[in-house]
Amino acid sequence: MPVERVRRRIPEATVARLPIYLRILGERASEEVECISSEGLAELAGVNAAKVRKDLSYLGSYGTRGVGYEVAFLVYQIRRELGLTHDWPVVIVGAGNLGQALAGYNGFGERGFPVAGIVDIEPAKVGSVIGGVRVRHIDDLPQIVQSRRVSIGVVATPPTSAQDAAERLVRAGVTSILNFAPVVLAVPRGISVRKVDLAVELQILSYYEQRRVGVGLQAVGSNDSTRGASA
Amino acid sequence: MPVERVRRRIPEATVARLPIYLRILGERASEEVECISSEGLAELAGVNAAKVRKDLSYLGSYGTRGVGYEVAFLVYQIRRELGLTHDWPVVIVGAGNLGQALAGYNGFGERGFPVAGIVDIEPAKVGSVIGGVRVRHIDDLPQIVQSRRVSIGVVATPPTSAQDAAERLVRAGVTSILNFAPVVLAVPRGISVRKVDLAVELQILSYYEQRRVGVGLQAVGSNDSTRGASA
DNA sequence: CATTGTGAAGCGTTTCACAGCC
DNA sequence: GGCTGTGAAACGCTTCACAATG
Repeated sequence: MPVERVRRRIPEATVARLPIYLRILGERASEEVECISSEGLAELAGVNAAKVRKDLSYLGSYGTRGVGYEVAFLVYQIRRELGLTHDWPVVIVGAGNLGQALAGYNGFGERGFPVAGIVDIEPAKVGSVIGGVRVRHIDDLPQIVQSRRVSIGVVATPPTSAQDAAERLVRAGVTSILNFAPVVLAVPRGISVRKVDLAVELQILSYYEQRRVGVGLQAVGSNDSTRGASA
Repeated sequence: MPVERVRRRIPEATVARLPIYLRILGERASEEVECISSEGLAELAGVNAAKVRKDLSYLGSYGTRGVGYEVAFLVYQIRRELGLTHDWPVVIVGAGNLGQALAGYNGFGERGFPVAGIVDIEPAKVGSVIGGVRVRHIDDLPQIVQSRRVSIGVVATPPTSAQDAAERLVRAGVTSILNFAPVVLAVPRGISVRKVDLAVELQILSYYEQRRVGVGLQAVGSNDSTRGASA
């Protein structure tokens, strides 16, 4: 009889780093590297080795003491933990500048997030083809979400339409949203939202840039990916 | 004689939220609202009121007990703290899909980050005009950075060129980088880097999406902007 | 008397340091 | 001997709770 799989709770901070490790491990794997130490992975990920070990320990004890981690196996485990064993089709709302760039960005599909559809409220935008996907009207959203079993939506509308876009996505059955509009979305409990706000990122840089005058600082914010060397 | 301004150290987490408050306050101001309570601001920002108060307290004691905060004054203080009293011209490296979308995105300039230039290594891309800016060759980077006093660079290249782009930016004199390439950049100490990685965001959503099966969860990751109501 | 400003408690994350193991 | 896995300490952020106050 199969052992009951106990779903470990993984800290948010760790969840946010697993994709980084995964990408690096994938690169290593394609260079035929079979084994990697926490130190090696940490170096490439721009974090410290203890953090890597603690992060990976939440997945289970998959390393070998005195040796390191088997790359291929770790890739498999991280993918499984992140739910990347199957594709997650996404639907993009907003076929403006950004929506088009996102739809045309192959990295999406390559990483397991094929664009199932892109919609816009503007009839003039409907019909054109971007990255192999035809722009459809936003009223078709429920149909796209249901037929393609989409659970992740991307909001790439102007700020004034973002809340409406989010509500339409939720009504259509989407349960996770990636929001590019500079707006705080109000969504029902149980819906996951992550946001990417370019202006916010620049303003954070501005803060550290401003402080720079006088004495240099070393690193910058949560988002940290700073590291010595180079240039 | 002027009092020596003591530069308070503001926690990173707070710095990351100030831009959100700023945007909301700006919206309120344009709706002629003159005063706002921590509760009101918290509601709109999707955080709790104690957090707003603590965040704002790092700027100084600018509220009025029993009343709230004067919107215009708070806008001024946050802008000053974030170094947004003047523009920060940015230079974009990479005139592909994303670079073009960024250059064509007016929100940049509107928020005080005018695009001083966009460069590409590909001679074929040089010369075309995007968002009113002509694409120039990457060799012109030092000249653009110096003449326009650029201190923030945006990396919008394919992953394989991102490290090179970062090094060129640093050599040209840029001290802050916003990185859109799915790569951990190695930069010298003292250079600020923030990254925006779409695939990572989607993979994080995938994790919570996967866990959803069975029992619903409420919120999602660091990036939190989840809130009750609507739909 | 509503609302700010803030010590102090609570909590999640990072880092240390070393026992455990190959 | 080298590297993992992990308790425990250190740290930073969030939240509480209430005194201070216009």
